[in-house]
Amino acid sequence: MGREQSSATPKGPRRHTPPAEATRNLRLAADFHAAYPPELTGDGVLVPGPFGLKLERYALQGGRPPRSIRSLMAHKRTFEPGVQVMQQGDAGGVAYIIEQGWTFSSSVLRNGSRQILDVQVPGDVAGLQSLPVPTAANDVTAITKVHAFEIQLDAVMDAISSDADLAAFIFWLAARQNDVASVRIIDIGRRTSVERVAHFILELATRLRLAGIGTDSGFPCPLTQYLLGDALGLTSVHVNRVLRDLRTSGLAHHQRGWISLLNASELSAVAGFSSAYLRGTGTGCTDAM
Amino acid sequence: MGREQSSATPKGPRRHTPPAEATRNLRLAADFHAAYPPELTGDGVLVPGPFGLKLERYALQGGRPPRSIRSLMAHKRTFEPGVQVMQQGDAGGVAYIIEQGWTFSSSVLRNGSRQILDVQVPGDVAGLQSLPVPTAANDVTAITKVHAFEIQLDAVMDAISSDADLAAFIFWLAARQNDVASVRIIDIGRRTSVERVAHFILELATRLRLAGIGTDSGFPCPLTQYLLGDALGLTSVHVNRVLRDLRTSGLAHHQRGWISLLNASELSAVAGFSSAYLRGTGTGCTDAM
DNA sequence: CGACCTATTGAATTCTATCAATTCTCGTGG
DNA sequence: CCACGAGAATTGATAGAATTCAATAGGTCG
Repeated sequence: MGREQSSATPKGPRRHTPPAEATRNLRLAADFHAAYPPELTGDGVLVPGPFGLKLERYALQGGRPPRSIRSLMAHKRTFEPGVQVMQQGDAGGVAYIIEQGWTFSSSVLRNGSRQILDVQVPGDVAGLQSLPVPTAANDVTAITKVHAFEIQLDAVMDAISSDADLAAFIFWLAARQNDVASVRIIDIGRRTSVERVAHFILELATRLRLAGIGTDSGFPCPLTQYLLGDALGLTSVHVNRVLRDLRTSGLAHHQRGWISLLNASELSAVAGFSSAYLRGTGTGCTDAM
Repeated sequence: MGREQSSATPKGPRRHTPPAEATRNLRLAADFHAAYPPELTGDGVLVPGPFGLKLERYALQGGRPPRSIRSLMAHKRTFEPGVQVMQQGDAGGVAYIIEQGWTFSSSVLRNGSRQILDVQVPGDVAGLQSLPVPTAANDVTAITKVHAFEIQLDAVMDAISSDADLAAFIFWLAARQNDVASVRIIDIGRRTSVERVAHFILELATRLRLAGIGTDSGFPCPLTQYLLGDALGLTSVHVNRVLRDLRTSGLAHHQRGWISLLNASELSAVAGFSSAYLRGTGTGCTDAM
């Protein structure tokens, strides 16, 4: 019966038609980011804050930190929760270094379903792939209140022409981002829903730790079950199911904008998680063989 | 019943356990690429062949073609079908500009299932995200016999230091690749199997046309149904069904390494396909709203 | 009067249940 | 490697109740 349905001309949206979800209001506390300290400046680093930590990590891995990066971080902007930072089709040539708060990049399909491509946490760059093109490739939306540095393509090109280290760093950033996208493809393509959610939780935990946020036992997470579903190619209902399973089996707990890692090692085992791909240092973008 | 099964500690691989698929031999003709002409050099461009066409397109979109690119394309290599060009965990710092033939990048999970992250056709760069890191992030395998230029990180860094245009071009390449990855995430996350296959076929058709390969009515495609499944997060069995549906509804036909576009406009409608994301020029990475 | 705490209320989110169907698994043959 | 069929199961669609949250109004105490 089901086979017959998979005709080449689907009679109607058989899969995912949540037109309301895509436009649902985000009602998260405007000062969500108050949950963690804004300034985590290392000593003697080029840039303060979570992006500075990323730069530091890059340097520790043998990259030469670009001296001109500071000059790019001049124009600070703030976005309220739910605001479209960037929209598909907008003029490109812009990106944002997230300093505080969370954003996500996404695309909406004809039938109204939405796919979240990536989530940006402090220290991440939103819209990096829209920087070198005339029109933005996808939407970027603020989940919480967001503080970010606006980066203009012109300025980047100017800086690159006299600072090859900056070019190398941006290339590294883009490659890291591609690793994250690769893992998302693997998640959605070849992992069960439980593995997928578990893996995503651990990815977030690791990325936030690298930004100086959260502890071994948990981290702040403003993602609703709707957003989690849209990020993982699941429905919010199924995310709810999976989250309940993780909770009852004592692995993780999602509650009021906070994810508790109750049993991180078991969770990693379930997810087949290895943090290597996030550090840009290890054995690849999936679990070790 | 199904609900109870989705426990946090799956009793066994409930989904996708094709250990044989990952290591299945590729039996494609070694001279597959003979199907299309090797040399498609434009006049007066910096570089001959499909990669030159990509460079040309970059220039047409306002990018300044890097003069130093030619010096990077010195070391030509050949790979036989099925050969691992690059393996997860290998030393990084290398990438390949594909001149002839097809490759794919992939990752293998614990349970033996494999996810293909992207397919590289002539003019594409394989392993770009492994170039700026010490260890390769994923596997790259030759599908057909492949001729490629081996690019070393050292040479790239040297060239960048005196040619900012090259840095900008590489950044553009990485961003384009990210767009393709984004579309794959959308495919697998939010499209039905039919939409997914149809979209992938059209993506391949467009990418190949941009490389000077194929016509409006079809293109060479050495991907087996196993490979298609691994690329699209489906099983080969299901790909077979979908392909049959597309065939019987007169939209596309896959046969002996060749895909015929029987009704491209209807196929595009089914897939919700827009080629904008591949040209780096348009309105984004999904269908227009 | 102002600061602070306590109901109230409406909306957004979470949670649960039931049914449907897309997709997977297994098996067999070409 | 392709093709096809039968049965199983993960996941989606839909609907409704329970819960949490944010904002507001009202009341108490200093």
